[in-house]
Amino acid sequence: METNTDRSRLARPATAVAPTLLGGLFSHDDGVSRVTVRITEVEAYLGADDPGSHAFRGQTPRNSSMFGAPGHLYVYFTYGMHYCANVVCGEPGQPTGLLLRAGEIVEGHETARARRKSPRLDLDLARGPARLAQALGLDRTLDGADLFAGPLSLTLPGTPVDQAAFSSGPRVGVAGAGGSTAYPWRYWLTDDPTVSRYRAAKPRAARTVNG
DNA sequence: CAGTCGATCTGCT
DNA sequence: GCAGATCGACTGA
Repeated sequence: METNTDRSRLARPATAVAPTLLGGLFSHDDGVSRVTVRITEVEAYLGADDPGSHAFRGQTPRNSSMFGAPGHLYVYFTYGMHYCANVVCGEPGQPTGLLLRAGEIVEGHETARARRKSPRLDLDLARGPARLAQALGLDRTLDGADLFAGPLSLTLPGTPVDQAAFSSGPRVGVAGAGGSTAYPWRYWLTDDPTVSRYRAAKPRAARTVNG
């Protein structure tokens, strides 16, 4: 008997789960205060066939939670200073998940503002995957944490958003083939102001080494 | 507003 | 060594 239907809904490839996550609520209670976002933008990553996925080249200590049971969090550290969080999907062993790219803060504005450096607008508090993770206070200590117990909680909408209410397109910041239109695996609530601005993945400019 | 660049962890070559 | 699922500060119009 499945006592948690939301968890079982996640036991599918991330591309199938993505639209059902939009409009859902994700909370982190650190023991002092709770911050909740309404999810407005996600990005799907699949395993073996997805060159844009961290799991494409197999399991490593960093990405191992992606290979675990659905309904858990995968948090990674990147670019030397940012955390990003994924909802692990698929059956155990299938490294598929959804990167939380943007959301609207609906609870804990003051805590979220305090965690973020200098947000000019509340709309920017969780606009972008690293911003969202920072506003929610997510870091590697929460990697692998259950989304349906403990400090985290995930609530999917009772009925998924209407098909006319969301859009999909190429992923952001994924270089090479993984970012092409062959993988239109970014999903967002159409016209939502908290959705992150699209920026095409661009190879970093070659830096002059010695002037 | 568009372009550029630093921060400095992680995994693969 | 190097590039990366990024952000924010800074530059020059």
